[in-house]
Amino acid sequence: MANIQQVAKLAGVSVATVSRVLNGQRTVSAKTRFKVEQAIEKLNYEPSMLGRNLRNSESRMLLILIPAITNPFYSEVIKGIEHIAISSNYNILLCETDSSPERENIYFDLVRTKMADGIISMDPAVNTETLKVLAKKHAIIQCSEYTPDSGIPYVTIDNEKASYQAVKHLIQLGHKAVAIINSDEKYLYARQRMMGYKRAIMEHGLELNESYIIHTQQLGFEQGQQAMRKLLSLGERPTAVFTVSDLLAIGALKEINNQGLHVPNDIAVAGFDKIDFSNMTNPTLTTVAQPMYKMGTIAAEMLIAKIKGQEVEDVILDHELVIRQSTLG
Amino acid sequence: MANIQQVAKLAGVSVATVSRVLNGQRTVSAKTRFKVEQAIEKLNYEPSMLGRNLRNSESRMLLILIPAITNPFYSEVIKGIEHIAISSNYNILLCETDSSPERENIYFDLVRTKMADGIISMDPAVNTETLKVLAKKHAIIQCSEYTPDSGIPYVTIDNEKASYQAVKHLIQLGHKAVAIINSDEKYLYARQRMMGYKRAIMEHGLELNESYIIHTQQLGFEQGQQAMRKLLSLGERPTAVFTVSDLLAIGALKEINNQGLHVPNDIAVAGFDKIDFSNMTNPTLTTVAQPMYKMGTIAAEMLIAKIKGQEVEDVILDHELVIRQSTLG
DNA sequence: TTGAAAGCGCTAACAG
DNA sequence: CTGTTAGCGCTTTCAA
Repeated sequence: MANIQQVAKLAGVSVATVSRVLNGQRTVSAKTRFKVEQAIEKLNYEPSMLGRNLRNSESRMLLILIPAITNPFYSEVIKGIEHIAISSNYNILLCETDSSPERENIYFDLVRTKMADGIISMDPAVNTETLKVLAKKHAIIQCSEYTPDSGIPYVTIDNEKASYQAVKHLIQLGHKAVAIINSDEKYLYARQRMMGYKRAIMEHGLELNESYIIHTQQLGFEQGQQAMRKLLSLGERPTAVFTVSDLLAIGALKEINNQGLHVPNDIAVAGFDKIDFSNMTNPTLTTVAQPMYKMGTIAAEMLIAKIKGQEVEDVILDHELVIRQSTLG
Repeated sequence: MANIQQVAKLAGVSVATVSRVLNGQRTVSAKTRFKVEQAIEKLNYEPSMLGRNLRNSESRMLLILIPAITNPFYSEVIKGIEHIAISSNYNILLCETDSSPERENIYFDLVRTKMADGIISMDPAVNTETLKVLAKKHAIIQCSEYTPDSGIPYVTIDNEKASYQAVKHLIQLGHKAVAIINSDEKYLYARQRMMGYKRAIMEHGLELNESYIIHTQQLGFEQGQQAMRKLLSLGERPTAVFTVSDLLAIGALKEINNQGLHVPNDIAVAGFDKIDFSNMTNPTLTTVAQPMYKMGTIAAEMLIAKIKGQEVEDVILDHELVIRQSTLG
C-alpha cells in the first residue's frame, strides 16, 4: 500500500501538495496537479482514513442504536439514515442493543473513544441518564422514542394523536368494545398511545374496560398471539383491537384465525407502523403509517448538523391512518 | 477530552507506562498501575481509537455487504456476525448495496482506505471481478452466495440438495404438477436450486414442464404474487409450488387466496429460508431452514482468522426441511 | 503556488 | 520495571 510520502516522491512534490490535490484545493497549479494525479494513478494510491481521521480528530461514523435488527420498522428508518449519511460522506455503525444496558454501554464507548462522531438512539429502553451525560460532550439525537426536557433533540410523531385516530376509526365503525394491546408503559410512546386510546374511548361516551387493556413486554408476533388469547378468553370479548405494532397485530390476527374466528367480521384489528408485512397478511392490515424513511433522513440530518456544532430543533412528523381489510367489516 | 499525555503527567509516569496499563501488560508494578488507574479515573480518560488504530494500522471494523437491509434473512445472519464481532472486539459496518455497482464501489473504498479490516459479502449481485482483485490485498469472505474457484473463502449451504429435498417432499405428497418460482439464474444459488428441482422431477419420472418454471428479478412479496398469477393463469395449473425465498412464497400464498383457492388443498406451497414470518402466515409455511445465525458466526470467525493471516477453509452448513401447514394436504 | 515542519494520540522497540 | 523516542499517514500553519 502506497502512502502519501511515496506519491509525493514520485510526483516530485511535497506531501503537503499531494494532500492539497487529495482535498481538491484550488491553490495547486494545473501542471502540479497533473503530476500528482499521475503518481496517484501509477501507485494505485488510496489515502488512509486512519491518518486523516486522527489528524482531523473525527471518525466520520454515525452510531445507530436499535433494540433489534430484525424489526422491520427499524430497517426502514435505517435506509433513510443511510441515504443521508452516504451523501454526506459518513458511514453507519449499526448496533443492536437487545435493550441490554451492558451492551448499550459497550456501544456508548464507541463515541467516547472517538470511533463514532455521534449517535442516533432509537432504543426505547435506552438509559436516559447515561444518554444525558453523554449528550453534554457528544452529538446525540433521539429518533422515534425520546426523552422530554432532556435537551436531547429528537424526531418523532404525535403518538397520542395517532393512537386516538386509530381507535376513533374503530369506534366509528360501530365498535363499542375496543381493546388495546400496548407495550410496557415505562416507555413514553406507550403512555402516549394509551392516552390517545383513552381519549377516543371517553370522547365517544364508551366505558373504559380495564380488561380490554393488555400490556406486553415486547412488540413481537408471539406477544400479539398471547395477548389476543387473553382477550378472546374474556366472557365478553372485544369486537375490535388496536395494537401498538404491526407485529403484535399480525400475532393477534393469527390467534383470531386459530380460534376459528374471522377478521374483520368477528373482530376488527388495527396495527401500527405500516411495515411491509402489514400488506402481506390476509386480510391486509389497517395500520398507522409512520414516515419511517423520512424519519431516518431527518434524524441523520439533525445529527450531522449537531456534529458540525449547529443548533437543531425537535421535529414532529406527520403520520397517516391507512385503512385496509382488517377493519373493513 | 484528556489524552494519554495528561494521564502520564498526572500519574507521574511516561506515556509508555500508561499505554502498558491500558493494554493490560503484566510488566507494570502494582504500585505504578494503581497510580495510573487513579489518574485515568480522575481525568475520566478514554483512550482514542483514532490514535491506536493509526498506530496499529487497523480499524477493527468489519464491512458487511448485503443487498437489502429489509430482507429478514440477512437480519438473522447479521445477528450471528455481530455476536462474534463484539466478542472479538470488532465492530460492524453494515452496508446496503441495493445490488448497485456504484454503491458497492463506494463501500469497497472503505477497505481500500483502511476504514474496514475485511469484508463479508452477502450480495449475490456483487461484482465478482472486483471482489477477486480486492481479495488479493484484503481479507474477504463470501457468505451464502459465493464464487467457485475464485480463491475467496465462503460459507454456504448445499442449495442443490436443499431444493431437491423440498421438491421431493412435494412430489411424495402425490403432486405431479410441481412449479418452481426461482430468481434470475445469473446467480449461482438460483442455478443450483434449479438443478435440484430438475433432479427431483426427473428422478420421480415426472415430466419437466417449462411453463412451470418462473423466474423473477427479485425475491420479494410482489414478485411472488406476480409469478403466482402467471402460474394460475395456465390452462393446467400446478398443484404445488416451490419458491426460492419465503417472501416469494408469502406472495404466492396471498395470490392463491385472492383467487379464492385454498392452500394446501388446492395448491401446496413451500418456501426457502425459514424467516420469522414464515411461521406467521395462515397457513404456516413449509420451508427450507437455513442456519442463518450460525452462518453469520462462521463467516465472522472466518473473516477474523483471515485478517490475522490464517488460512481458512470453505464451510458448507446443514439445512433442514421444515414441514408445516402449507404442504399438509 | 509550494515546501518544511509540527503534531493529532497512540504503541513498541530499545535502552537502562 | 520504566522511560525515551520514533513513527503510523495525514492536514495545516507558516514562511518563502
